[in-house]
Amino acid sequence: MVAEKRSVAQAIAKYLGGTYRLQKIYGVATYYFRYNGREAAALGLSGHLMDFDFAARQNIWTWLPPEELFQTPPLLVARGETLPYLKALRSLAYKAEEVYLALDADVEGEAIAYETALVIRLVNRRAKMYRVRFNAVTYKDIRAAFQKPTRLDLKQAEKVFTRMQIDLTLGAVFTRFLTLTVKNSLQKGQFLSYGPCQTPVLGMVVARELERRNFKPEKYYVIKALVEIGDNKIEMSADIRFKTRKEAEAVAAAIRQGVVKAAVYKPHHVQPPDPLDTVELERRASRWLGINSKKTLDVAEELYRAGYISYPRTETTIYPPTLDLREVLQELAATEHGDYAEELLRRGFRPTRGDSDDGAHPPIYPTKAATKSEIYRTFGKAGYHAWAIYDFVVRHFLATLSPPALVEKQKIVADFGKIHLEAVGQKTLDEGYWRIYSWERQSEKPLPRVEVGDVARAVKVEVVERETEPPPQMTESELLALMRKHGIGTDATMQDHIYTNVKRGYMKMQRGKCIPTELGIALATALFKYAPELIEPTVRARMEKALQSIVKDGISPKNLVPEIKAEFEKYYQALKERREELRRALEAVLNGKQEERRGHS
DNA sequence: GCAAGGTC
Repeated sequence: MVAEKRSVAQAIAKYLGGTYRLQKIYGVATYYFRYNGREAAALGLSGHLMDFDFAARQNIWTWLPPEELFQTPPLLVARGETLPYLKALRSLAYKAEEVYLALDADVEGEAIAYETALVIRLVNRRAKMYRVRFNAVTYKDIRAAFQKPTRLDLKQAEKVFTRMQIDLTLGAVFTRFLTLTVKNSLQKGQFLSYGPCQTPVLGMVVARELERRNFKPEKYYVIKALVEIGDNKIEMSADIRFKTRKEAEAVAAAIRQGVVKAAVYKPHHVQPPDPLDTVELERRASRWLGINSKKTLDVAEELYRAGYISYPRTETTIYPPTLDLREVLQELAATEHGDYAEELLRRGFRPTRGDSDDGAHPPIYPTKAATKSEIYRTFGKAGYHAWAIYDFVVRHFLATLSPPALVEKQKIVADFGKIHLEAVGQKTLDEGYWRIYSWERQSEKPLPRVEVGDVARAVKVEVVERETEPPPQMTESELLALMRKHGIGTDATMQDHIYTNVKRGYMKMQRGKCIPTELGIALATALFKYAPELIEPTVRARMEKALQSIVKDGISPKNLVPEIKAEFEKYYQALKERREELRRALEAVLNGKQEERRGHS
């Protein structure tokens, strides 16, 4: 029984065998147990066993023109770091009668299952092979899956291998081309990379920065007034922007006495958040905890391995029916939020529900109670971040089971003849889930009670000069949302694509904001000019759709791969024709930078 | 030395 990760292998042993014996084979944890009267062994891999690479002679950048890589596809090869897993697999498979491929129930899992089958077939041609799929690592789901084994879905595996091949080919061709174009201006070991995910990410950040730089602020004028209604004085304003002060003042001069035309005090529910997926964890940690997405996922991984939270890479926002939420609440009774958890248990609760299920993992939720001091003890130097993320996961979980907040939305509109002035306010009636999830707490600015028909007297009227503002700098949270919208990367990799840009010197992260460097701006600008298809945010979605046709329409990769390559060869030629301009644009920045550095030293 | 996707 082969799982994608150790924790799942252990769960399989526990749920199918009850008791089990742990033994390391070539360092790989293997769980032995009895199942249906026979001896079984479950081991967990560490993701993919294989990868694509070009032949050695194609890996000498200066020797081979990059475009040659379009001609020969890279090969599927074993990964160096998976050697212990390969050995363990072979030694177990050698005498196996049946093999259960229990990898995650997603396309990557299908590909890894195929890789596993390849390895096993090298040493065992007779064993029966089954594919088992479960949507949650729970007793019920796992037992049901093993009672109804199915077969490998080769199309899904093919799709993944096609993506791996295309991404490497495109990445290598354009990375080498860019790097060789400015070879003399690069530092030792430096290179300029292109990737079908990283580059559109850079494109979105640079596009925003250029919008900001090209923004021409314009002055405009608004009217504000202090208005007396009954015994109350209320700040009101007109929802109109005037182009000139003169126009605004002409209207302002006419504001004297009016009448209340609308007075609305309407209760409104603010719903608690959906169950937590990876991207929302990253976005919220970036915004509210000041922890960037890469760090967040790193820390979440640690918390998961120590058993404190569930698997952190998930796109699911619906609690599976097999997850006992009551039990989780009982467990949380031993945390700092124990009173809150017990209150939910006593008063009853209904979980919120999002709209996606990745079919492989549940939403992120706490799996073990811990106090602050325990987390600090367990994680040592990383304690600060570990506690921040753990506490966030706990609070988010509790919030999803909590009642909504209740506010009163308030609005007063007064008619002054020529113009209407209005004021909006809000009063909190019931804090609901904000008690545990204060990041979403909305501030109160209550308005007094007035009634339609009340007389409104303007006590003070003023014209205020304002300026239109450029769009704000791109925040990491916003960028993640854009990536999700355009289908760039997966839950587990989005933060990687951001940080690849940082590593390459294309972009910096400062207090949750993405700030492109001059190099990033120069590269993106050139690509927008000479080969926009390489950098527009829609590239990845188009490619993903084409790849999906392998699964959906039975399109053969043999036809699809040459088609995609031909398309990108066109972009390559377009870029090559402008190589001199490209070189000049990039070198201007690269050389400028070096001089700057020299100047500093 | 290239990518993006798993995993620790």
